[in-house]
Amino acid sequence: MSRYNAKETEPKWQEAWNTAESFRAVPDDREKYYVLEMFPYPSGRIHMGHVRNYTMGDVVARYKSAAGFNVLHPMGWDAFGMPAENAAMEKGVHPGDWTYQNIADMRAQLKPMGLSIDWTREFATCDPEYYGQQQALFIDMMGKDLVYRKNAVVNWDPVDMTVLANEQVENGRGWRSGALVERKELTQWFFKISAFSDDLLDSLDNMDSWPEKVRTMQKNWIGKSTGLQFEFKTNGAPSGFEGLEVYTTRPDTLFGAAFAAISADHPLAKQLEENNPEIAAFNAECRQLGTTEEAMETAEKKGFDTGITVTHPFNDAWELPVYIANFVLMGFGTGAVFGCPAHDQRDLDFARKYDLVVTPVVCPADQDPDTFSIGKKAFTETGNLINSRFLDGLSIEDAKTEVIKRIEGKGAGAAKTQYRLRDWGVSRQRYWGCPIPVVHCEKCGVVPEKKENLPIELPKDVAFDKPGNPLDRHETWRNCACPSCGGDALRETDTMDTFADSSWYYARFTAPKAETPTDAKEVDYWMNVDQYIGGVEHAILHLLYARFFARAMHATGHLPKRATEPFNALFTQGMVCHATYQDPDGKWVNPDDTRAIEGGGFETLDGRPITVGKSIKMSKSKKNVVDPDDIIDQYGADTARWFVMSDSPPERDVEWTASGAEAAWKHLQRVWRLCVEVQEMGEGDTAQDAALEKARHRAIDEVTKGIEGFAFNKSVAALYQYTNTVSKSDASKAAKLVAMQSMAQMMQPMTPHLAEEVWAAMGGEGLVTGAPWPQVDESKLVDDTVILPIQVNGKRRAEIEVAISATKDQIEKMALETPAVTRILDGAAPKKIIVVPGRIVNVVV
RNA sequence: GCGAGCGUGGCGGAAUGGUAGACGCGCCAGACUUAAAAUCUGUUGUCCGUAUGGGCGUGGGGGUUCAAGUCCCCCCGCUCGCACCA
Repeated sequence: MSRYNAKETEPKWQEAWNTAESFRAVPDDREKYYVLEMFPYPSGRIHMGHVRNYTMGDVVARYKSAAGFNVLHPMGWDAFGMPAENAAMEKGVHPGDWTYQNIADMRAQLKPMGLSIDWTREFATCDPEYYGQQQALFIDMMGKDLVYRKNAVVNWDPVDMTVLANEQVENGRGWRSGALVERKELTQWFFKISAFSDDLLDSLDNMDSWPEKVRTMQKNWIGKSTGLQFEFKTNGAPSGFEGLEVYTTRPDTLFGAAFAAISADHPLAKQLEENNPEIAAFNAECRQLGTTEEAMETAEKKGFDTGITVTHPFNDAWELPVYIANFVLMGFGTGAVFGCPAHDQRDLDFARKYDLVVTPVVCPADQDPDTFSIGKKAFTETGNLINSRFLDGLSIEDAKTEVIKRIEGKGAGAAKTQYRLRDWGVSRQRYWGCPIPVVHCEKCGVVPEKKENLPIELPKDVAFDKPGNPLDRHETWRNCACPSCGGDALRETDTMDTFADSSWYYARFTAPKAETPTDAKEVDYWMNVDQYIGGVEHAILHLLYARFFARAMHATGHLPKRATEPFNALFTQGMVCHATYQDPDGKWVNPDDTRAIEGGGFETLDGRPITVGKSIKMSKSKKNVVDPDDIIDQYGADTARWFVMSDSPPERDVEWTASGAEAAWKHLQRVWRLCVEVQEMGEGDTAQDAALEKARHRAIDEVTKGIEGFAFNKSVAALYQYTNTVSKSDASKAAKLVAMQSMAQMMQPMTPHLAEEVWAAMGGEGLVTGAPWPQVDESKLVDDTVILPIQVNGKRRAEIEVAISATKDQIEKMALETPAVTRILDGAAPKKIIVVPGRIVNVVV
């Protein structure tokens, strides 16, 4: 009997799909379905994470296509970024050559996977045709005030020599380089993401098909808070600081105020340090702090009494001391607060240290206002106001309203909504990115390029022998004509953050060759992305930026209103993990350089024992990497695809094991053997046909539900079971042919090559790719009889087989006649009998 | 500290409040074989029992219910995200 030979079979069917243009997406009158996996960075090699990600998308795409949808399933490359420049510096290759070579390499690794991708739509973000349109978008966004330029303190990464967005700083370090980020003042380009703060926040509530986790993370990131901003009158402050603006979300606690505090970066603090070395030293200490997690956890609340005081807004005789405090951040609110120790833990810690008065102003319902006092824990829950003059007795909410009303009445301040979300700084002082399409003219100022001059292409002839941005040094590129007056001008040399590139590629896929960023007709047909799939690591950065861009593209007329939320459903898949291996010297060992020892365990190829560590995400540094190329070469793409869909639920991490891959391969072989057996069998007996037909419908039902519910592991389990059933069935050849045709159809999304081979062998017409999804006959899912478990007091004691049509009374009678039940009852009457038809019987004694 | 999620055999994991452990891996036994591989068949939560059978079992403790892995309360542990956000 011939073995299934994936190596020969897989390219054959890929060629057939190619010839048939099976995956070419063209608008027609069918309902469309747009499946997108987060496109890869062209590092040069695909890894198992890609295999899992793209297989999931492919299963959905192939299934939806079979289910009758017009499917769009494109692929491209997120191709700008630092690694290309690093390669240029290290190896002397041009970033463009390096990138396009990597793309070619990765495409060559991806294609053997047999993904149902419309490759005619492929593009890389570093193609001038793409980034030229991005420049057009930028110019349109300038026209709508969604881009602006300002002098700002920015996060400067001294290793990558570029600016980073807030989102790209993790624990005070650059997200790529890991270098400690410095603060630097530069003139920068910003996208006005804050213009949509509320919309970005509010619409999260309606995005039911996004993981709760991601929505929560975005909510926290946007960080909306409502409160009161008002001005204290100062006493003894330098001129120009007669007032001190503070922001609070708890205006109700104003009568519990014990002090005011400002950030070390507050203008007043900076002013004071000019003439006071002590303050200067304290401020310097504060600025150093707060970069790492541990530092913040352990950092003591510290303050410096400036000697200045502020007057309480509701009592001219009440003065509060003004401290510079290390826990007040310049980046939030006004960089100044009033401290209410009784109802804020930080303020309480601070007050205890500096021996400030702690007056409770909110009293819980179960406490006596006269004796209620605060110990080591601030009281942050609800209650009613005390010790607060005109607020006494009010609820927190009513007190807030009242304070805001009175402050507004005095003209001292107003209710205000604050966001944690900042505008997106997009200037990068790098070469390998999309050039910002503006020109600096002495006469006309900052002028956008004319659209007919787009794309502003990156110059090819650049050198990376010196640090910094080569565009700055490229005289002929820099010097240009002003688009407005035609005079001598200089080109902007900043390029855009590469996150901009990935913020609209999903829209570009709908018309990748259009002369404008999008084509109205195409974008109207294909948008939105119905199912987006990618890693949860993009929960904030990429997904928030993409949501912003969609809104900006709507504002500039490039996307319909409905596409402002571009991803209807988001699925975040787990990582691919592998056990880690260490040799006796503690060095990491690649799984390929080990072999299994009889009786368990592993050793190195030269016989030294291996310590097996826990399973973690595949990474080069831990050497626990399995190369998809090797797996495809050894077992074929279907095995790799089948394995990553088995066992683990898609949202969870999956552990790659050699035995698991082996098992996947064995199963595919078994399906093929079964197929050959059916081919070679005689006509057979039709007595068992009905049973097989039932099993077939049950399998269709389960596999379909598994795919629809993103539980591919359950679909796989159902297919295992179905294979067993078909294999053991004594049905006729005709019935088995039908059974195996359905097998091919159901396996097609996961293992398309084998499915084609089985389909062809079983006499299927044309390609199974594109064949309609098998339909479930609901009537075949129910049996004539059903096995009912009989419980006594909730414990299973027996089971009976009853007709599906049996009445409750009949079932009750049968249950009571069961030997196990009569034995336990011992002549007594049951207290109660619960019959759940088709499910269970419970006898209560 | 805040938020989210998770905790089920040796392992990955199933289970609309209704027979816990589907399916796979592994282990064990058997068939085929000179032998091995491959393949096929069967067993496999745990304890008592030759067995019919019974006890105990979903991190721990309470509760709701005829019935709880599932719902509610408290606790423990792990993972992820955010974090001095006023």
